[in-house]
Amino acid sequence: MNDLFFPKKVISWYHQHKRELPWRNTHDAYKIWLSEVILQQTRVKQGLPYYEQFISKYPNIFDLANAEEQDVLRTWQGLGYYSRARNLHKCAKIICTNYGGKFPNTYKSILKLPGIGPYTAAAIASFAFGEKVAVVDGNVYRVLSRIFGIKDDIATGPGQKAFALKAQQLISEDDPDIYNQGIMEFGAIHCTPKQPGCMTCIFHLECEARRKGIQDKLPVKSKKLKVRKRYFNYICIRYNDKLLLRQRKKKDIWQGLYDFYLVETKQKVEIDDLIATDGLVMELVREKAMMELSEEYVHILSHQRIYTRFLTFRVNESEGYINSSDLKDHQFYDLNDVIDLPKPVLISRYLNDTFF
DNA sequence: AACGCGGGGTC
DNA sequence: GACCCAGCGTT
Repeated sequence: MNDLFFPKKVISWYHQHKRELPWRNTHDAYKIWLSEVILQQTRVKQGLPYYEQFISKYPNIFDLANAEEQDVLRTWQGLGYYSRARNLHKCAKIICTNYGGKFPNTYKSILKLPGIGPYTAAAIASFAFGEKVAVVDGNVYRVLSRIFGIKDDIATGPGQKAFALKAQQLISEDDPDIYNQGIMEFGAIHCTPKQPGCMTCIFHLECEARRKGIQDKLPVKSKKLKVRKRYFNYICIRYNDKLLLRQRKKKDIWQGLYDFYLVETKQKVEIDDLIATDGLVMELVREKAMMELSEEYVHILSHQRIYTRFLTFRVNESEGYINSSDLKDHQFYDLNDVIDLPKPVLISRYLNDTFF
């Protein structure tokens, strides 16, 4: 593949095949930034409604900065990787406080902001400010590795560096932004992971991977993630129309989101074992609080598989529980208010099945 | 360099 | 089940 023709062909393809997306055809750094953070490790189809919601609730960066983090997390609910939402909010505050609400306008300065790494900084710098800096995302790895037959391992630092170098070498002199959009769109729509459209591909003749028939071997990615199994026993305490919840603060999944009192065990346990293991459960049973046991919910994350039971107890008073040491950071919330709290999808599923 | 971090979709 | 998605921050 001749490096000179590559960006021209990409741009030409892009003009013919691009999707109309709400964050395109704008140079508004706020909208571009928001869309890029939402789309980190997220497909366009999944991110699109969230983008609309955010723009509608927070039309500009000051609205976002002035919002409560909890509301930002609630708007983000269901999108996953919640540190993105926390950093989004943090970043908005920094830009409003330190930059007067105006986005910094160079790759180097953008890269310093929280939640913005090499990919997002390059995307914002090129799309919003026309800087000639190449984006390297999953699409770019795939497209470049196949067309140019690059076999460096994208899971390693040196491998990523090699791709970044090649991408920067290829970027269009005149239209770096359109080229960046184009190569990603090409990867997303045409040069897909499974069953790429080689028969109708504009690089049919040049593509190294197609010539050798190794499309499904590229890009090379060595690491395989291991899935951890976890066993959650949620204790849902109900007092009239109130439920007892707490905000997750530890360094674990779902930081900042709300869930119930949790007893995590090494393996599946029977109720009797749970009573013996946990003081609060023992207490609740001893007080003959009414108990309901849910079916098992299996919640699948990319890196965890969580087997979950919910035990609901109806109690006759609240003071004793709020003051108990086990429930220090827990609080009763009216069912109507529970809706407004940011919650993991697992918790939302259970609530919808049981109370709503 | 290796790991942790969600949820949805595809094959 | 395995893999991927407009990756980033921490250790």
